[in-house]
Amino acid sequence: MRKELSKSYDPSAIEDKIFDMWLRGRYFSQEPDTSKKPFSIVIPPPNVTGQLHMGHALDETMQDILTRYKRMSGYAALWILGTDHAGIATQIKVEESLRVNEHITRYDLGREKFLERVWEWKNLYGNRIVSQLKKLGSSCDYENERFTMDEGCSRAVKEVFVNLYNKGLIYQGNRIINWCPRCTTALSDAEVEHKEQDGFFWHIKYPIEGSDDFIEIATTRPETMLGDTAIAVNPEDERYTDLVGKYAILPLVGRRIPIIADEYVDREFGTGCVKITPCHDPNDFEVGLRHDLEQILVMDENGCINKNGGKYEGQDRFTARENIVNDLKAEGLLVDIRPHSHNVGTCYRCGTVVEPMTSKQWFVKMEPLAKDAIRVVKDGEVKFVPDRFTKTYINWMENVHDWCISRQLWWGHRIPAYHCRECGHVTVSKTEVDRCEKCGGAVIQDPDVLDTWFSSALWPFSTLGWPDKTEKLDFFYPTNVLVTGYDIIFFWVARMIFSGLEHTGKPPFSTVLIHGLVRDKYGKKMSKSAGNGIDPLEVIAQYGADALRLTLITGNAPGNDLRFNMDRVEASSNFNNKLWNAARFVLMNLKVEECKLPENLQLEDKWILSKLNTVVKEVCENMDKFELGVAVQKIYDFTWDCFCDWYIELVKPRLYDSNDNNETKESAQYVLLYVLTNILKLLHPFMPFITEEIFSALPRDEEVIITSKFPVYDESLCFPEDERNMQDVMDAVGAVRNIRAEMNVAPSRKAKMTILTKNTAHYESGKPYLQRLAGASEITVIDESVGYSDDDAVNVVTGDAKIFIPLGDLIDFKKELERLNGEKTKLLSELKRVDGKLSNEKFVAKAPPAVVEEERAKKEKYQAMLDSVMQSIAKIEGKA
RNA sequence: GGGAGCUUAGCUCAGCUGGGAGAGCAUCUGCCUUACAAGCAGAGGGUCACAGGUUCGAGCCCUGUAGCUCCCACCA
Repeated sequence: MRKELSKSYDPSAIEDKIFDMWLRGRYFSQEPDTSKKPFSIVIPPPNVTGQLHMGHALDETMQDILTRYKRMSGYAALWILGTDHAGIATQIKVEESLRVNEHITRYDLGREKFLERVWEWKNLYGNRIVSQLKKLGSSCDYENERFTMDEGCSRAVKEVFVNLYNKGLIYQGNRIINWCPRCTTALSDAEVEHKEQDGFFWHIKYPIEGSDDFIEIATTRPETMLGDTAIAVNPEDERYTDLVGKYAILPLVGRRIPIIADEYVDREFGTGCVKITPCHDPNDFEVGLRHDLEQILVMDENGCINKNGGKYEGQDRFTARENIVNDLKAEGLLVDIRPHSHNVGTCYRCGTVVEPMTSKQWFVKMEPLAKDAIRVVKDGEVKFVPDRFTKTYINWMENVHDWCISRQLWWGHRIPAYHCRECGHVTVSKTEVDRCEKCGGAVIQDPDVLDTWFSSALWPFSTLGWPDKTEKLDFFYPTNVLVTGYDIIFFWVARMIFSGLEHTGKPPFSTVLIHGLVRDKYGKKMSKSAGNGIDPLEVIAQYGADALRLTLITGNAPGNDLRFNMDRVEASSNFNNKLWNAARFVLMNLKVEECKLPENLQLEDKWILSKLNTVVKEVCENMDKFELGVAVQKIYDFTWDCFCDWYIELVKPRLYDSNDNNETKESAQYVLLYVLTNILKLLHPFMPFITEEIFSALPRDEEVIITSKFPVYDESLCFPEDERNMQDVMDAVGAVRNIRAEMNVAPSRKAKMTILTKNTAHYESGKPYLQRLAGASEITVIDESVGYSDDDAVNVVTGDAKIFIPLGDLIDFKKELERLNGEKTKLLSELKRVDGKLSNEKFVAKAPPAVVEEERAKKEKYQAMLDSVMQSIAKIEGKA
């Protein structure tokens, strides 16, 4: 029983139903299947407490398109789904909820109880994002959903930590790190966002010991002076040579600090003298090591001055800054205040200004890992699309510092290191231990957790079962494509690459497909705080997931940012409607029960099949190049322009023939069904719902479109000659339409036409098109060799015909003259251009013969058209 | 300081290896033609940022300039 399509397309009525059907059919799950080639993608795991935003929508749509395309192309296609525990982000959320609802902090609950609460939170909200993915139509493997803190992933984390530790690639050290006083944790360099801020340069005089002189320094963070342990000048700087080796007295503190010489100091910048605060500046830290300077930490974990800051103890760093500046002023030591705009590091999660300070943390030694990670990209084992991101990646990797991986949080993978209470030895172990491996003393587990990105870095193999040697890992790893935004190349992509190489010996994927950011219609980044975000779920509710997906993919090249404008959703939605109605039309006229090609193909049949064939080829080529936007544009144009605007109109005379025995009536139905079916398949990866729905209403030999066979280019369906002939007829229709429109000839007013051509056959058979599409009444087709002329008719020359339209059928002679003169000007300039080329000896000699030949043909054509225009002008002028 | 990208129609953007400038939206004209007015037919609109160069031929390749974005970076 064939389904009927409702009069208008209502996505909300069908999308959930279809998604359920897919789930029930288990089309998304994919076990290893050695009869097929593997294709796998891991989803960039969304934050478990997050909500779907436009960035996700773009990212997931691209992955879904690739997955569906490969699934239809005969691959064992697996799109691995999962969520990320998102250490800081989630912990902040839960803490915030505790604060607002219960007025307590995590410390009130204690570690264990707090973690229980986070798990509760995770269980409550963890499914939200996954159900939102379903709304988009994402065909991931929902049956095997993973979580970065599930048992398997946790096992992988411990395995990796222990491996790296044993190889000496993870170490603990007291070094300068980025500290977020709001999140009270260390951050990696990647987690610090630098923002240009207006600040000041405070010029301060430090008295020189044993003299009345001063040495002047300039700083943007005066509060750090409490931790100064030296002043440095450049060794080449004659201005200060005398001072090197002497001591200065640190104002407000009274500490005696040496004046030293170090290459690091830039003579030209500021006063040429730098205060050295080893504990609160990465450069100063290095200088401090070189000169064996004392390290004085002056801030605590909340960004307040600690006991080393004397009378400023307990003051917030910015309050202390103010007070110190005032105190210096009072003592006459503040020489100058200059406005100065500089980059300030901020926490990527909460935006708080980050404090560089020394702290004992765990680090991953990057240099040995980076080497291979650079090599595989340089060698092309891992390709970035578009290619320009290769440079971004390599540049970062070549300059990467050691990765600070410990976080002073509770939510996350606890570091599997156990400190001995007796001898201080650190035991690192995959399994829990309670005794020191060295002295047998009692141990306590390191309180810190790992950076969230530490577990994300293992995602492509931890989700496939690693460290176990599973069948799944064996079949699907390495994965094929990783799709993500350029904003997390450093956080994630880079770390996955070196982790994959180090732990599995293989890069985790061969292609990194990069997309840009989704911006609002003014070009601003969509964000919650700016309130300019458009909720993808609302768009889906209003226009359907297919329209949203189409909007996100159309007209966007890989790596480029995308402006999201509701007008474009409207356009996508219109395309849905167009497709729906085309399908309705086909169904209304369909008597045949089978999707196959008929024997007796007419000119227009061959034309549309040949066009379709070309589109299939172009779509596959572009899909394989990850040019999804180009691919879908080709299908869109073919569907709307070729299929709807031409083919359907061309076959109407055949379909409406009252003689049911007419063979071409039936063959038209077959071709309509065949082309529509192929359009649906081509479109399915992009617009899965509407295509599945329409497909289910058609006579078909495959049950569902999601697992149907993707169209392939077929040499036997190439009809270049018929394509050209049909194009000629279409041009004739166009030319006549143009004249009629310009003349304001009422559509109801039909005109006689005489067509002079050497291809009488296809005009003879094309009569119905001209009648229907070009407003012709009677049509006479005459062979060119016979000849024809009519003084009472204008004529228009198209590709292979000269069409005469009686003057009497035109209304406005004056207008027609204007039009003809316009044509004349245009043709003359075209001819001039072509002549110029052809009379250029070098062009004729050096350009490829085909190009030259093309130009010659054009010249001939333009000349004929010009002659015709001139004749028509003469005739009309003769009449007037 | 280093690197990347962008500059094409009124707006938002495509334009793949160099061979007569495209789409969507907007505008104008005419159409309720029995799939679709969420539509059909037709039209207007561009020194492809600027200046050089390579080439028979440049939106595309090279050099430089300007404006706008973004990323990275330890000049306090």
